Amino acid sequence: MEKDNAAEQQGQEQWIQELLALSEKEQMTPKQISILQAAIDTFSEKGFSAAATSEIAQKAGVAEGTIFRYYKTKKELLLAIVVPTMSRMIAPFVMRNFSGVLDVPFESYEAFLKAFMVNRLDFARKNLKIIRILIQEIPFQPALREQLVENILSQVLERVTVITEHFKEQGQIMDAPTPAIIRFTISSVIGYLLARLLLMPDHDWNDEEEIEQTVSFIMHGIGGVRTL
Amino acid sequence: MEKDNAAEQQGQEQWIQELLALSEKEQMTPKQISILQAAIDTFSEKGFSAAATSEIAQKAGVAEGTIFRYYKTKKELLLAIVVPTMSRMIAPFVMRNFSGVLDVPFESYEAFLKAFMVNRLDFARKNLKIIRILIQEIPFQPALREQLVENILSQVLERVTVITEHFKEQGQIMDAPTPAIIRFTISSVIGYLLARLLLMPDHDWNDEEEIEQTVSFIMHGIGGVRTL
Amino acid sequence: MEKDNAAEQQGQEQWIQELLALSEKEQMTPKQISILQAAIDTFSEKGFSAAATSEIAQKAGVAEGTIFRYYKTKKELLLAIVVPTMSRMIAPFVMRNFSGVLDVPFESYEAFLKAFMVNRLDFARKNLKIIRILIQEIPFQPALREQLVENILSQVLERVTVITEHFKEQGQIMDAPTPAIIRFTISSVIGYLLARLLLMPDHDWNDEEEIEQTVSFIMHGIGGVRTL
Amino acid sequence: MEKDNAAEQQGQEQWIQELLALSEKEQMTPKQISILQAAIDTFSEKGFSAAATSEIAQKAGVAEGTIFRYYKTKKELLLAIVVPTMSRMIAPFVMRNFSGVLDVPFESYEAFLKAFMVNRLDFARKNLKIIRILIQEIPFQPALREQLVENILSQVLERVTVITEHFKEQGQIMDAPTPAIIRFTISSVIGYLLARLLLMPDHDWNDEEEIEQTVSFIMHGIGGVRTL
DNA sequence: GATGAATGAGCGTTCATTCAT
DNA sequence: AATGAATGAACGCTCATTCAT
Repeated sequence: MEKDNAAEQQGQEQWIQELLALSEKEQMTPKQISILQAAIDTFSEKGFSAAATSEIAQKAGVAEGTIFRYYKTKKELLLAIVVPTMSRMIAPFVMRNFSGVLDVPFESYEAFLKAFMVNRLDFARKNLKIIRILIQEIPFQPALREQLVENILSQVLERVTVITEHFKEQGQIMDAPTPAIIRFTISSVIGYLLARLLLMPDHDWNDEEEIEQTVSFIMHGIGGVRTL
Repeated sequence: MEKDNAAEQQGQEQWIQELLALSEKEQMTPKQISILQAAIDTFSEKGFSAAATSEIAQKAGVAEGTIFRYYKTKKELLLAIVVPTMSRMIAPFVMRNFSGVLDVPFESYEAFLKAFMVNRLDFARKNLKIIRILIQEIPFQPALREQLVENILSQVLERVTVITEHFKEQGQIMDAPTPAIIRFTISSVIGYLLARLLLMPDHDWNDEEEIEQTVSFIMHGIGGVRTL
Repeated sequence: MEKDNAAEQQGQEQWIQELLALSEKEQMTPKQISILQAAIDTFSEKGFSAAATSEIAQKAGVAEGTIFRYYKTKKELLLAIVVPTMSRMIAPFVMRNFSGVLDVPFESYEAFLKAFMVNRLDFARKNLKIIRILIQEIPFQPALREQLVENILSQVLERVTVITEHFKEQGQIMDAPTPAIIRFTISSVIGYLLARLLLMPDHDWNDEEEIEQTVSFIMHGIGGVRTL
Repeated sequence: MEKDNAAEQQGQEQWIQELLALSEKEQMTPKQISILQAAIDTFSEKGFSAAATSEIAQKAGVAEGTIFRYYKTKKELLLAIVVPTMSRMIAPFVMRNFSGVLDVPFESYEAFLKAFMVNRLDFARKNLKIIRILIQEIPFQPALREQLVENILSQVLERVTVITEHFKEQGQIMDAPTPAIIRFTISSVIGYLLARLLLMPDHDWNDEEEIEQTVSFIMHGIGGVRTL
């Protein structure tokens, strides 16, 4: 038990820990940071198209021209906000496991799922506005779509496939088509995150319980108790 | 068997059948219809903010001013497109069962789920562009949010709660909190629809199989086979 | 005498008469005409780059947006002013002489030169501002340069070469290289026009006399009287 | 012969020698020189209005602010380039003949003209870009116009009048109005320079021959050989 | 002296909306 | 009813100039 927890904890550390990207932020001037912050606020409130650079400048407390010193165009400002976050969204999937041996540091799929949900909920909570912008703009920004499809999704899929098949071999996951399993799992996870953070953010959530419930649903469904 | 199918069919008919809204369309002039069609195309391609009324007019083959004869503002045009579709999205939930007795016309939750998914997939396919617009604009249009929360979600929730609890009582659904069950179910359903129609529309889908698979996951999860 | 004058007159009519381009102007709305007029004034006063579309709009008495209904960009407005004038500048050279026989309707090179100078002085006087704009912008507008070199200069050169060699054969012009003769002639003609209209427009000119003097210089130079 | 050449040479030395303006250049820092050079390039490429000081700074390899240490405004930078060149353009006319006696060091007008053209061709070749800028900006810079009219043209005219009348008295130039003679001569000279350097710089020119031809045209015109 | 970040007025251009026809 | 010319506010963006370092 102790050991398991420790292993899980460690796995979580290695695996799920986010890129802190502190180096980046440190290179930024205070002005640049406030521009980004103002842009995040404005884009997420009004949408990219309807957000005026003049409003961003005003919120950031800089002259309008200053924005364009840092970002050549409004679109470049959008990408500067959204692309790094896209990378950080999938950070847990790209972290290399340097310790070798086993690439999947969790004993059970349930433990993995739970840790993943907890971690991504935390991440999403902290990056809510940017995620909102991302969701809004992906359909209209080919650059983003490309980035998403080519760099993000492919990596995630590859990784998740490995994990899923690992647990399938162990018999923890049933023998159904991996893509369907993945889609179903991700739907459930994202469904929870969206309901939790975007649809009903003001509801009184008990995250621990809900996550456990969701993981349980994913594993065993909502069907009536099976009698032996 | 025959009987079952017939019942299901009938249930579907009664329950799931869409509002045809013919009355509305009949009152429209051809010009108005082509304006709406052009607006749907343009809004879904570029987003509401970035769509120019002049482009809509051009696509519709009318003068720029004509649009504003029918819809006082661009926003009104948006609502004219999106609000009726919102109603039709939940049509299956608001149809009253006039035949009395039983409000839930399906014998099993699985059958209900499957029928529901088939039906909504069809609906979503036919209204893809409008749904895209809807998803995009809900965050920015308070009028839409209100409509959604007050008229749509509440009705759906109420209805789905009744259904869910009906099957819970029957023992077809386990005794977990109804909201969690609903959220999980809807996540899985919508997750499939989104993947199917928006994320990977070009993938070669076998809808019947996938839907059955998804329903099975919802009911029994993805866990390994439990040995007795 | 009578005959000569008549011939000259006729030649002038056929040859030198300008394109009136009335049809074009008639198709223009009063607003478009005032935009063009205001643009001509502003471009010639401040130069193309330094001219603000807002000033043009104000001078024309229209809203700024109106300019862009007629001309998609500021540069298009420039070309709309300058390209037709370029064509009209060389109109005398492209008019075909359908009467056949002789392609050069003047008996003497001196008469031709004089008629040409009178005619082009009149044209330049009437189109002074546009010519100013043209001279200013040719170095910076590749579109103009191309038009000039490919459509204008080549036609003019070809024609002038024919004329020059015609009079050379007649012994009216000495046997020097045609390009040098042409360059020298054109320099003298344009030199007069520039001095007359741009450099010293306020000087009290006797055009008839000056033109005759200039033609005489071109033909016989400024050298002292040769004693036999 | 010897004497003649010597005299001519000396005359040329005295008369035509340019202001070297070394004193000015020596006072300049390397930075200032590179700013001027970059400004000349940029102004002549894009025109004064369309040239950005930031581009000049970049080409010069200095910070944007540095330009404004040396020249308070962009216009001042323009004048710093163009005004000294204006002076040097007319240097041949303002050199005082300190030796007294004869103010015109050439025996023949033709020799004078030829020497003048050779010399100014050389000057124009070396200062082509600046001359381009000068021609472009004179219409829009009242300061330049004034300078040109009051300091330059008047001096040149005065001097050229003296020279012309000197040769008129000698019978080398015919008895026509001096202004007309001057205008005609200058037109022909400048016409050659423009054709040579701006209109057809890539043509294969034999300068010596062309200049002699031009001088001959100026003196004797292009008329057919007069038989006695 | 030299820098370059910061400014903000002004630019060319777009577009939802109006209204005379 | 339908048009489309006209509007003008607002947009994204540029750039000459300033000034703290």
